[in-house]
Amino acid sequence: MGRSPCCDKLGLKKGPWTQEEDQKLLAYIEEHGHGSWRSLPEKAGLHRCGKSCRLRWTNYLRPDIKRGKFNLQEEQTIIQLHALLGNRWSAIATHLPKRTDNEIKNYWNTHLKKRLVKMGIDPVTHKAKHETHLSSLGLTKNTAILSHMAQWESARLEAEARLARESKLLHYQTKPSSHHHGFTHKTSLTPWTSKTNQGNADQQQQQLESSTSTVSFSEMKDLSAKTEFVGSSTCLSLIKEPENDWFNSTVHEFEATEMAGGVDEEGRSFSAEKNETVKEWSGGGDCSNYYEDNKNYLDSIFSFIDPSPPMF
DNA sequence: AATCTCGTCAACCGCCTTATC
DNA sequence: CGATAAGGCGGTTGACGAGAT
Repeated sequence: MGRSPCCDKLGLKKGPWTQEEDQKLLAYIEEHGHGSWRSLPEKAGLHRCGKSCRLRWTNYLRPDIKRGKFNLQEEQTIIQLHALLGNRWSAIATHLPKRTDNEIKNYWNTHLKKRLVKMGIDPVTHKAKHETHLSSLGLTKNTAILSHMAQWESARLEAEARLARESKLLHYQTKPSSHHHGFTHKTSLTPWTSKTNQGNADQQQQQLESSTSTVSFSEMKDLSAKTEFVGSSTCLSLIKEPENDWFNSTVHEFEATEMAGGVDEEGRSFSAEKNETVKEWSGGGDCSNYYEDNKNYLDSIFSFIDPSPPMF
């Protein structure tokens, strides 16, 4: 409870990291893993708080970080995911391997948000500001459907988190040196529920990603064009996996309930709060039918928020 | 050349959740 | 079961550089 007092200690350095500090941190983690961030600085010979070390590692020094400009695909993914998830940067980051939540957040705030504003789109709601004009194009309805999708995505992420927690109970090894150089994976977990996902083994990571998070939104777009789009395609892939019994039951809960509570009168989605997500889904039975009916929607929403060149 | 303005992004802050005792 | 520690997240800040004046 309460915030960590570690940074309040006097004599701890703040501000930009020097090369020497980076080297110390890297060397220590490569040899020992990070283990407890709290005790790491002292062991590594750094006059920093553990929090600062963790941040430096996760946002900068981690070996799997891709730096530099975001490509168009990444930009689109961010915009689309933001429309679905809002400012859940860590959740968005799980869909962009090698990008950190901090980097995505910065990029959103400095680039993408401004673009949307220029396009006349509210970057918070992803609604066009001139609703009357857009309603004639059917986009108000689309916004409502988008909200439903947001619920699906939130529910899916929640489910992933639960899967991770269960997996962790079975497989988690606390010994940091058992990981690859103490490397901390950011898994494809929802951030607001599973905040301690460190130490997942690579295999587990692959299982998670392969079963739940591998379908990109561009792929979803393709799916919507070519086949019946069935909500979160990743949710369906999980249904087919017999080992995910708990998830099957979760999905069946979805399917057994009604879709009444998805979107409020203004087209906003209800929040998918932790542990309430599934219960809040009380709407329209089979999600596949729902999305099948609206399979053209994705095309419109993707083209709606596509950063097409002339707009910039 | 000096100053100002603006954009970028690394890092910090404060709050929340989870784990542990 | 409550208190505390630790980790994680999102919001915000501020240093820095580039371009404009």
